[in-house]
Amino acid sequence: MESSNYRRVKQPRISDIIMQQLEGMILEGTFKPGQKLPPERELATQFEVSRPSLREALQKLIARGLLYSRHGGGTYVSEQLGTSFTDPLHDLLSSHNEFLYDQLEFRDALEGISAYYAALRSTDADKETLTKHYNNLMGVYEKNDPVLEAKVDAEFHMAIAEAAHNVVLLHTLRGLFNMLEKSIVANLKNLFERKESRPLLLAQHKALYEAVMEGNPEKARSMAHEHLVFVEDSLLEMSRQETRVQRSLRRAQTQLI
Amino acid sequence: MESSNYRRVKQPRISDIIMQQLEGMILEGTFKPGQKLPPERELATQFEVSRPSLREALQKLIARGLLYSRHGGGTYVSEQLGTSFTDPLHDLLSSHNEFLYDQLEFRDALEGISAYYAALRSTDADKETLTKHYNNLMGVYEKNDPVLEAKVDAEFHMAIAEAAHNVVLLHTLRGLFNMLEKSIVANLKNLFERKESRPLLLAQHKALYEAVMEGNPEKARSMAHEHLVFVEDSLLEMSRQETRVQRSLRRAQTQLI
DNA sequence: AATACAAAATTGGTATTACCAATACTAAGA
DNA sequence: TCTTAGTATTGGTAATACCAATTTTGTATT
Repeated sequence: MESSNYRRVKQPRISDIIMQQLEGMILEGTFKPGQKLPPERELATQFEVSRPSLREALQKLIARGLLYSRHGGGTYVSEQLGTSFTDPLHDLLSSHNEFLYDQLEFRDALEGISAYYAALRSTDADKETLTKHYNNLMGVYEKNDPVLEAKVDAEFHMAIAEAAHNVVLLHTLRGLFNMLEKSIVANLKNLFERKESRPLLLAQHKALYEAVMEGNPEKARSMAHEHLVFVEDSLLEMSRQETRVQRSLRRAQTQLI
Repeated sequence: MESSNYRRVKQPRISDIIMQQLEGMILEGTFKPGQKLPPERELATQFEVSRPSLREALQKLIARGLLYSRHGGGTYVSEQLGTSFTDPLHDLLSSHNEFLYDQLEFRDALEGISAYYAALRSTDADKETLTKHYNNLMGVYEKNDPVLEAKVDAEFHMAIAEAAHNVVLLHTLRGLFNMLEKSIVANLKNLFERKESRPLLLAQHKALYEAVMEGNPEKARSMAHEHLVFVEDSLLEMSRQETRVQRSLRRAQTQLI
């Protein structure tokens, strides 16, 4: 009776509240892109609402492209939740390799910031998951599986980004990774990872990891920078060689015609 | 491999079909802006679907801003149609003011990088347009037009971003500005720009401008940082006051009941 | 032991029904 | 005529059942 006085102004729809909560969880990383959500019935009981109301919230998010669902399969968070996927420039950039250097430079800057704040703000839980990903990465170095290695490598860097506790930074970096994944870099990286440079990479990752763990922001930033500069240089060098190969191939082909 | 899935039957959700039908009727003029729609129960029988399904469709349209509803009053067609352009992530972040600080912090970092590279790489043409925008800004300081001032201010910062010659950075910063424009900051900024802090802002802009013009990247970065820290602090302080005001208003209202 | 196929469990999609809550409307009383 | 109480309308929420697509599991056959 008295508690009803609490908020007479405007009672929002419960489906909108749920939607906002889910939005927040997605932004914070509780539900990551590509991840499967709990079944509707479970979510409904978890939020203490009816399934129709929960569904209204889900449908809104689906309509806005944040989620998608397969009939008997489950509901998932959209994979490409990077920077605004409806944005034409985004597609453009990932298909135009002439902006590759811009992407790498930008990633360098962002990872520096990311490492800096991660060293400054990471909680014990953050450090735990970071350690997990780090050990994961060290483990894969033994095996000769470049694809898996690239995946684990990316996860390690994203774990640092999560520990930085800035959702805008996190999502931008995630989008950048997706962009880079689509470009030729992905292929080059696979070749590159197996070279004699691997001990160097290992040392760089180690230094970055330790700087974050011991909470040294300046060191973390410079370690990230050092690592990225090395990666960029190597990739760009390979890219140049690649274009050289393609050019010679083109020459050969034109002669065939 | 993914695209082949698209050709499968995959019968669409009934709520999506209804949504499209309603959308069409609105566009076609069967339901005009401001007009009241038939009650949900009636619409449901008319479309020969259940009310939950009909509601899912309505909620999606409400979420997209085409409709709005009053609890016992009915559902109406939105008066101002024509935008319909929605950028998921941006809407998301700009509607969640709890991530405002993340946005500002991120902008701080990006503008620092932007100023750094602008000082390093700006061509004569860049410097010319930058000077134009700078003079523009100085000119508007005289008049008391906060809206125009905010516009010119943003253009000045974007000119620096363009001079940095990194399209990814440029694009991200542009998106960030759009995001911030939508949030409460926009209103606060208008108030804020007319205060006694204006001489300080003027000096900061001047320092930033000069650092870029004389090609001093480190100084440019720190000037940008100094400026942004000041802006952030002021805005957040005003934001806190704003919430304080809202809180007291809520208290006053609850006592009225 | 491995594969293939069918049954069962899981999970999203739809429908029915009932009830609550806020608004609009109507009629009775001052 | 104005106010007010009551009623009807209408959107919001809930509970439940059943259908349909997918995934998992188990069994049988090779």
